[in-house]
Amino acid sequence: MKELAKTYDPKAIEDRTYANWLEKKYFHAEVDRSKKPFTIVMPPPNITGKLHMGHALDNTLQDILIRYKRMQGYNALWIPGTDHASISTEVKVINKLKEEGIDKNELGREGFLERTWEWREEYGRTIVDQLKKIGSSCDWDRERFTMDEGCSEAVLEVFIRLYEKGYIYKGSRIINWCPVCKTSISDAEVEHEEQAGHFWHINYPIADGSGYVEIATTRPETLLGDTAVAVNPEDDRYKHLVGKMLKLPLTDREIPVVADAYVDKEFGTGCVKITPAHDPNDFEVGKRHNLPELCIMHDDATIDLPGSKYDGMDRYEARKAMVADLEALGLLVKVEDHSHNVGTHDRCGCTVEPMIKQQWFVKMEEMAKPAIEAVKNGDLTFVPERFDKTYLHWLENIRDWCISRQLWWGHRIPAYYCDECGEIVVAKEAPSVCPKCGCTHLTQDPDTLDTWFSSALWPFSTLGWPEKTEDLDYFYPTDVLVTGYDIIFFWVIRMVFSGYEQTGKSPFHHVLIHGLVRDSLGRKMSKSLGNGIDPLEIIEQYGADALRLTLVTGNAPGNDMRFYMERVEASRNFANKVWNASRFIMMNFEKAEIPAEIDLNMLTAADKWILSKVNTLAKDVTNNMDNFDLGIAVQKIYDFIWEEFCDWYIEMVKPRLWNDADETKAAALWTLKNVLINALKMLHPYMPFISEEIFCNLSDEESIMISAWPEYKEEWNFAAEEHAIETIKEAVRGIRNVRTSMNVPNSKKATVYVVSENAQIRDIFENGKVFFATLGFASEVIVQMDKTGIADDAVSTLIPEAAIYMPLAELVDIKKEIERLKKEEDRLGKELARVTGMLSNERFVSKAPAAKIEEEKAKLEKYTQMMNQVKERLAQLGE
RNA sequence: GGGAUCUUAGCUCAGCUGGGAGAGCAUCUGCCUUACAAGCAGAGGGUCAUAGGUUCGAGCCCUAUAGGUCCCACCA
Repeated sequence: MKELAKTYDPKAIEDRTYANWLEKKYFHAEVDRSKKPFTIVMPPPNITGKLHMGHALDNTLQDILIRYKRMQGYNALWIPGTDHASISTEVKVINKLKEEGIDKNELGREGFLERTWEWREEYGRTIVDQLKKIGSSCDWDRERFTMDEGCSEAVLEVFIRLYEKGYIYKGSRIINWCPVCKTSISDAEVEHEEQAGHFWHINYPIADGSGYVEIATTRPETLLGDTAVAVNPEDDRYKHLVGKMLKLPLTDREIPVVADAYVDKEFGTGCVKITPAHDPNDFEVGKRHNLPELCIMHDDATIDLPGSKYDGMDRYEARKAMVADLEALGLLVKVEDHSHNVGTHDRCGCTVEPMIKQQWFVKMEEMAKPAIEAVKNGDLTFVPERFDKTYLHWLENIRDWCISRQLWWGHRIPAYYCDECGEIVVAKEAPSVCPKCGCTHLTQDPDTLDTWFSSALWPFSTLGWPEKTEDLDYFYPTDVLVTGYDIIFFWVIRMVFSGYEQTGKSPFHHVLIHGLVRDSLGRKMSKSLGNGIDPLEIIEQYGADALRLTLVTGNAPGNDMRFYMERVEASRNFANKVWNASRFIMMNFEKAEIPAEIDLNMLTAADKWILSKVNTLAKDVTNNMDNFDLGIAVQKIYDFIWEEFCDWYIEMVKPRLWNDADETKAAALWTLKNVLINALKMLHPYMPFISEEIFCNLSDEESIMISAWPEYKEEWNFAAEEHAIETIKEAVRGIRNVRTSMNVPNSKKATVYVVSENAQIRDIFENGKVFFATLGFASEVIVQMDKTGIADDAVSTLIPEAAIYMPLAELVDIKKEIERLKKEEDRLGKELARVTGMLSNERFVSKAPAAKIEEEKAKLEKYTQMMNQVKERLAQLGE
């Protein structure tokens, strides 16, 4: 055993400790049928990123769970990995190339991919190294990447299975198009934001010259793609127009007026221009009325209308020009201010353009069913429960998933087209001949898959699926998925339906949802605001344990939290407290022999009290952790260590440690050691480094992380001693209060008399005399049955069934004591009124549970007794 | 438009299935007491947003209202 430094220095131990854990292979798990598995898959961070507070929180929570279960004896496996993050990475690489003056297309597909793999090698490690800094105990031997061989195989397998089942199809449908990234994106990737815009009212002349139809639009530039104007069939104002032709302004086309219930009579003018190729609703209307679909935009959202003056203009430029032209023609009726929802691409923020394109889709209706059922029948639970609703609502209204992306970085779609006959072949490997016409020229689809297609398979692809591996059989399904609520649609849902479809099981039993880590003002941390706090800087300054503790303290599942330095400091202070308590204990160990085993009968009441407390703590903490109430659990550990153990027990025990003649010294040392070890074990999942460092200095076992989790033991339950010590604590608090209120310095000791007619109480104080004297600043403690020999002007403090007197002659302030007593009388009076009120309420007595009634009766007795004491004392003082 | 969620001490937040309001920070008063001033001992501070209801009993359950946040949604 060696001496510890005076203040806790995380830097001196963290890296060394982590390296040791790695070396000992503690994080590694292998199939072992003699143990129960507990599995978590890490939400794979993007290879583009560096660790932010969200990752720190997410991984801290996972690490807490995995360390807890590992200590409980489970075969705990936490699989780490990274995500190729198709679009994010591609954008980053394109930008990097741009800096070098290279264009993606010049490089060509192969060249670009080569560069991207290089990029991945270079930057993909960063985040992994950072995850290690926070102490993540994941099995790095099993680290995976969504584009590694196994995951890619899983992707191919799933694509082909779904295709053959008819769940994947290729179709020409309206999709969300990003004109900047020049790719399709899924509905989930579109963010709707309220924008201030305008409502342009435009007259469309009726072809027969009988007048005009006034339409209102927020996007006048799409007029060029109009193929009809729709009115509500019930709208009497326009019934006569249905079937008539209109002259489409700025063009030489004529378009019909159609009747469709989609149109809201009350909104706008009641006439809607229909642009099937550039609006999802209009697309549907167009289908119903067999309208032509006229695409008027290029992929970069410039106007595609050869021969027109607007051809080649950007969509907004064209809007301006067209509005001006309409005004010149006298067709612009009015312009109103109008705020409306605009769809933007979540990656680049660009306004999404709905377009009709050939894309690959996943049919969702059937696959959604078991995923819905899973939550409804409880096979899958969300913590907190309210996210059930978010999940179900999305699934119950699910639409087909557009999975093809016009990107290069990602899993390329395994579809091959015959150059001769156009036959589509979906296969893992390129076919050499066309099965239909026999020609040998086949070209693979250039598109790649949505990045979430591969992460949807993550819980089983990382365990070897589609192979029937031992790992898969043993570790799958996983137990808990830990993630933020912002990713439920993208990822959680897709993993669940993929899990059911491919493996017949939910990929996990529980989803633990956490919120966002916000800045001190409650704002989202973002690059543009520059308000992000780098977890690594916090670790550098305060240590990983302090960071972890900060992230889980005072936070309930699913709720956002604010991160600020005062909270980190509080965590750091706690680490230091733990450190110093341990330091104190070990200093005493050096001077004495600690028995390895002890007969519990050798323990004093104080020892039994703290043992009983730590025992109860183990039960409570285990319960809380099993319910994923990690914040509540750690709060209890914190309070126990700081208040009960440090502020009370260690103080109680000091006189025994300082007195070599004390026969109970060995019992004190044994208790200190065992209680501390138990507390450290419970603390370990939260603060792995400091707990390990102290444990290794204290115990013969090689590591706390593979030691056994504390379990509740009946033989450590000491109700009588708990009561005894609580009684003494109350007396001590009373004494301290009296002394503080009279400004008695600590150095001024007094004889303390404990007066009680109750023999049990007298025993309690008689037995606890030694430490009671120290904590109560007593020069001597005298326990007796009555007031004999105690000066009438001694100050007093009252506890149930006992009075404590201190003759502090020259310092006595009778007025203050009377004041205190009156205050107490007042308080007791209120309590008595409440209790009597309850007990005299017949309905309470007849309806409340018996235990509750007994409880109240006991209180009544206690308060009555105390009240009598107070009154008696007041009488003594002449009041 | 639909849904979720929040409103608790000066600030930031806990409060598990309803049974006498808690923590951290901040404030005030004493203390360098041989583990720790990143500390110790005390103190002050809350009609738990408002109004009803259910209940013997409500911070907790129900309804409505006000304000905040978020998600979903095809009103051009």
